[in-house]
Amino acid sequence: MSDRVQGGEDALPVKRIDPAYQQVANQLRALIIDGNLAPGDRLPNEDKLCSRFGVSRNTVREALRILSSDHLIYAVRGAGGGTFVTAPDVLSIQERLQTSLRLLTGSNEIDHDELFEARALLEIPTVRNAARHRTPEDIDRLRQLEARVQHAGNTLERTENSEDFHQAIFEIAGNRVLSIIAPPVWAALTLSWRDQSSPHRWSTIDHDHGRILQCVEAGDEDGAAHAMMAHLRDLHGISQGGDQND
Amino acid sequence: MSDRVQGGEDALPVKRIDPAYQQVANQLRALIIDGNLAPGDRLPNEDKLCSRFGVSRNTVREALRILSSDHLIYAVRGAGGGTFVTAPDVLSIQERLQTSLRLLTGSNEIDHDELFEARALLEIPTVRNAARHRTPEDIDRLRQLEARVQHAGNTLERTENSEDFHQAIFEIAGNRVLSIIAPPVWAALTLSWRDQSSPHRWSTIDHDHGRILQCVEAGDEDGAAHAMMAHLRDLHGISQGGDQND
DNA sequence: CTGTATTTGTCCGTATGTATA
DNA sequence: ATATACATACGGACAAATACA
Repeated sequence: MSDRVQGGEDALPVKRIDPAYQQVANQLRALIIDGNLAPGDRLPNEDKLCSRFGVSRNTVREALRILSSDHLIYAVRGAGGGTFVTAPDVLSIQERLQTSLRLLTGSNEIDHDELFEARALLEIPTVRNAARHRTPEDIDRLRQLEARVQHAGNTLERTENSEDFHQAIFEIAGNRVLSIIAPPVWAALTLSWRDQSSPHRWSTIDHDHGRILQCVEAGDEDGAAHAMMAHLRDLHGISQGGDQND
Repeated sequence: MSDRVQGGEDALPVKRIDPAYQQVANQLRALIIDGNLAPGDRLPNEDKLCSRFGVSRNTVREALRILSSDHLIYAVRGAGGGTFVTAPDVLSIQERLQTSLRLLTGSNEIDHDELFEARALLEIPTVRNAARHRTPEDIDRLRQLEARVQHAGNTLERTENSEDFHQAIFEIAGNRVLSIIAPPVWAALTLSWRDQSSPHRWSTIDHDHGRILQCVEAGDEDGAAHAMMAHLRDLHGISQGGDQND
């Protein structure tokens, strides 16, 4: 997918030569993604990979580093150890997306407004679904998280707990794709907003959380949506969200 | 973020020892993400990194492979070459997100309905914004893309051109965050839907595209939203989208 | 055009740490 | 406790690519 030929004027239909370690990594990656190697499967040990591919141990190891950095494999030392295919895990996916968005904001390829709009777009329909799907247990959980935000000692804790509150709403809404995508957007947003320098007025935020919880508990979709929109504006210092359809 | 201590029962506050190559990679990664090393900057050559970190060249190289797999650096051989910090590029970010979502669908951690809902959530407000922001040039572009879909020779080409049509709508709407996130969701969706086996009825799709274009040109947000919703249902074989608020 | 210096790419051999049997 | 299997780490060497005088 990434190795399409550059469409220049006199582009010959050839691919640029990849280093050996890259080719080894590509082949193994394809095996994993296509399912020929399933999660938990063990790869041949490094010596065998050397002879199979006809490269040195060093080259094989560099290829394995690429795959382990992609969280496709992990290594276990010792007898009976080896290199295994990992089950895909959500946390590492989020971390990588977060890193990417962070770099894009750093180089001004995406800006604050786009991130805010994206967050609102993800979070407002989600809180509607949460208001529709909530169970009494869900409400209990939200109440506990709300309390933890209020009783947190310092700003860092409050921020983390607040993110847990929002994450819980995603989980209640029940869409795991959105649950995965949203937190990296938040993280990039808080980064792009450090020049704002407005110290959080936590009383406002606590009030917002309370109102959101109230609407979700009551099953009031419209109310929850408005409460969430107001909360996001409070969080990110937007006075008028001109483009938002709430 | 990933190196929090596991909260077991008798967990001592210690971190598991990372391999040397991992520590080197972590340090260099932090330097890049925090901006101490900006895109285009050149890292010290491998020998210098060896002496700085006090490890062998092999270890340094494995660390560099990790970072290059994250698309944070790239290597150039020869005199005046070296290892450089890359400018973040959107395509590689999308590819990685796509791989992740693909693996998650493959292991049934996310399902078709969640992907469909996510796509609708991203694409319906987007087409509204496109209907609001469109210029005459935008309409020309959409018309050309629509024609390319219709005149494509085979299914593969039609599919690719159709994705270009949708991508153009995102670009007209003007939110680059959403433009980045949406295509990987599409890709995972088409994968999770291969059992559907319904050969695309392209006439329906052409008709949908035409209606969307018409509404966007007229600036009819509601019409565009409904047309998009109907189109997505046609594409992914959903008869009743119970949870969607269109 | 030719050599020379610089830098990554590749390979080999060996030693060490770690976990299983 | 000993042997075995495996990843990890080291050091040295040469090859290949590129820039520059």
